[in-house]
Amino acid sequence: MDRRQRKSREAIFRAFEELLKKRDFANITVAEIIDKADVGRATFYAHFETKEFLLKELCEELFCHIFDIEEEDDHGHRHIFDCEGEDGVFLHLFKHIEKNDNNLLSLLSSSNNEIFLKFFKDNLKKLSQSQLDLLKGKSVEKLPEDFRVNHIASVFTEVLEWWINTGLKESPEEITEYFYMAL
Amino acid sequence: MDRRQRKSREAIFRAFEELLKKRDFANITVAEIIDKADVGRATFYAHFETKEFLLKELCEELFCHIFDIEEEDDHGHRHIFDCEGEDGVFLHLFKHIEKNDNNLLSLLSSSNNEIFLKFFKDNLKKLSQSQLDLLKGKSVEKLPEDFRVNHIASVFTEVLEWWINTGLKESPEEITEYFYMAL
DNA sequence: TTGTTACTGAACATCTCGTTCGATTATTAT
DNA sequence: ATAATAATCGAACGAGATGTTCAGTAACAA
Repeated sequence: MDRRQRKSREAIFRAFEELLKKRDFANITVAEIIDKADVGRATFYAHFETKEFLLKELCEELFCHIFDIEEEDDHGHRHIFDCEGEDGVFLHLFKHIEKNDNNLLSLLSSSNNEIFLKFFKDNLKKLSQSQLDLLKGKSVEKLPEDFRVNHIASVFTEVLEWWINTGLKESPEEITEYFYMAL
Repeated sequence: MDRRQRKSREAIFRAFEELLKKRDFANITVAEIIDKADVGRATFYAHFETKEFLLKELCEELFCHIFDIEEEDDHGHRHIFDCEGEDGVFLHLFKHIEKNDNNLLSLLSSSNNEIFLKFFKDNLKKLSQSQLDLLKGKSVEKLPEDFRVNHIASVFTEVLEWWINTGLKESPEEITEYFYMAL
């Protein structure tokens, strides 16, 4: 990809993120984005069909980094699903978020949190599939599998939202414990 | 209130509801609403500041009916909180929804379901406060009260969403049981 | 260097919004 | 019934945002 393309694309993404932290998506105009990104109007539309597509691509970029690849270095990829630590995947997620990796915390704390929480939850469902063991011994264990998968993703999202809204008062370890207790 | 006012207001509400069943809120224009409602543009703006306020008022009307008053007749009001039946309030809600009272099921099934689910959840929190006993004996019982209140409302909303998305295959009694098991 | 590709910046037609105003119609009070 | 009041109509308007176009300029890759 042409360096110019990369730079424009990144500039638009970063400008858009900054705006999303402070303003409602619905009220953000293309004019503001290109102004902050310092690119021409035609350039914006050369990269993204509309504001909505830009949002979609931003989300994909964001959650691709969070969910698909934990860390990327010369030695290869470590997939989050392979998380070998005794801690489990969910603690890992809470930690990532607390550190504001990829600006995720900022976005989840903004007035646009619903948009990102929804995207988050959708991505979590794939992960939840592999974590059904967490429901062993709970009454919900008897319910249909798609219900259980949805349940894990929902409770995680709900706990995450509560954690953020109440000001991240608990440590990642504590909030993970809350999550397990709420399941 | 002037009969003309009532008629215009109702016409706008009903037209808006019909549109909300089929189209995304963001894409619905004022022109379409007044066209379907058959009222003048100026009339619309005499009643509602913007499309967003119309939505807000529609939601309030909707959930006022659902949550505040169960049935309204000459003999007085029965408040949903006073629901004395052995069944409990939540079964009651599921039944209401299944019957599509106040068009709620249609709206919760549309592409705008997020909007209404959010509003639903917010209203549920007030109700959940009085239903904390449901968590007796569960591990979540030890967690902070605002967490528990939020938990009940969240799980209900999540189960409701799942129920609707999977085509209302369970009876209200069954889905209530699911809800209790998921708590 | 040369050909290609991307960006610029301004102009544009189009759409939607929210407001205004004079004329008309329905409601209410006398 | 009549007069005063209030709501609606319909058309028009300016403002602001959208997405497109195009000729000129700059960056890239061969």
